[in-house]
Amino acid sequence: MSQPIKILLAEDELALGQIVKESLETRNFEVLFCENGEKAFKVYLKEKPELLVLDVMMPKKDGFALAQEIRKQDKCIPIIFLTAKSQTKDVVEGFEHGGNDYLKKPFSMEELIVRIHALLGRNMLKKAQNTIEIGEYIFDYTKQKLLLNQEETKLTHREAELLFHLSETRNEVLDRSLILKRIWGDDDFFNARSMDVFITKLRKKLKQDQNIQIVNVRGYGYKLIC
Amino acid sequence: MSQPIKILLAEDELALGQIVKESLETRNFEVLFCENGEKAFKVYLKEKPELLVLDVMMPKKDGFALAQEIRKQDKCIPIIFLTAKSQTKDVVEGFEHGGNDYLKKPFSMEELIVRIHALLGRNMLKKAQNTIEIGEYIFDYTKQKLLLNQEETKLTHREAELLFHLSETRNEVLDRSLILKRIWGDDDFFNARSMDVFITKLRKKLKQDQNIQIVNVRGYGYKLIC
DNA sequence: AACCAGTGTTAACGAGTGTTAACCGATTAC
DNA sequence: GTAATCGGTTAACACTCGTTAACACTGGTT
Repeated sequence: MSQPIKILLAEDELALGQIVKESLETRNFEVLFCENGEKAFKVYLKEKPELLVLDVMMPKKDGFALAQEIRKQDKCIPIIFLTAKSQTKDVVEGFEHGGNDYLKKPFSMEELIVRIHALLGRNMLKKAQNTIEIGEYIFDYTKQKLLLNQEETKLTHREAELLFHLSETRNEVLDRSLILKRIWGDDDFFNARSMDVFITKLRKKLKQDQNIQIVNVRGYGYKLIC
Repeated sequence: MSQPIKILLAEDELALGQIVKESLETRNFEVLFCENGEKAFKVYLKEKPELLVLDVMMPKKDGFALAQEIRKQDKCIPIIFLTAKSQTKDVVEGFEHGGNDYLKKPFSMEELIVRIHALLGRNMLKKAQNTIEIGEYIFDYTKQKLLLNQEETKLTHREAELLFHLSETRNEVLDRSLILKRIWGDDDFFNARSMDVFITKLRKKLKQDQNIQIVNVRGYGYKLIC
């Protein structure tokens, strides 16, 4: 497990900022929360975060000014602007390209997360968090957890092992006896039935994303599709 | 993109409904506006819209009942619920997953549009997968499914394998013994008869498009024409 | 020691899947 | 024309898998 991804959050409404910070932290991000643009710039220089979430309207230094300042240092860092409803799209337009995005307030955490994931890219996520994306879920093998939006589902050791093996051979058939030997140590009748029970359990825990399926291939094994 | 995206809007307050309808139409959506759940379901079946905006409180059939009915037909279609302020989040909670979202009244059109875009975007992405078109059907080999319009037919592993091989040599004769060796591993009398059974099964599952045919070439094999 | 929650195994029943058999019509060979 | 063969279809069957619940085991707590 390596370092979590650092996100710099600049937002002058403390209540909103706190909620966003906490939500992101449940997703294994490290959140640096600043209540104005000046502080945010200092923190940026010191901490070198990997993504910025900036409120446009802020005292001391607004989001755009801050973004321009930071762009001089780093041409690639992804920036997400938070804009008030009244601010039209045109205002933000000039900033839409080159790893930038924006969200109008009020926004759902869902939307923010989706955009963060999009900008960071899958590889980064995987590397930094030691997690595996399975459909809309994020599977943390070492923590034995499944994350979907705000919601966290615990997995038992056996469940996590099984899901790990399935996710490694995604969209391909994983041989029954191979799983049994790897996880249960032996391929006998009872272990086989036990595994079936765990397949059922995993299906239940993954059923909130309809696009994920654990498909049986009669006589051979299972494949995880998503 | 030629066709506008169809949105079904079910809302019993006519004044509100009209405003929403017009607003969405200015954004180039096609809006099917129904003033109660029963009508909405009929329109859904006939028009197959790509997204639903449902008021929760409605005469005849409320938004949740309607959603449940429609979910039986289509597991993926995004649904946005409109709830009165008094209805707490808990009420909607059970419906939050799987392409659902909700908006509290009063809401701004801005918010609705953002959510529509978010949900449509995700759905479109999911559709872009490695599938094979067979006539009017869409054949998903890894998911072992046939899609015709909204309707989904499950295939067994053998059925999917066989159809895959047939679709790869579309409009050409596929040799019997080749299929048998590839899928069954051996070309003997019993496997051959088993295959015939599967050809029958595939024909049944593909019969809704009259233009698709699995034709036998006596002594050689089969060809899929479409 | 008694209790408890969590985890994994076993049992039991039902549903799904693939094979085999049986019957029939169509085509081909003689 | 008759027999032989191939393929179409249906149903019976055996086997695998899905699911639920009861059970046993573990480690931690009081």
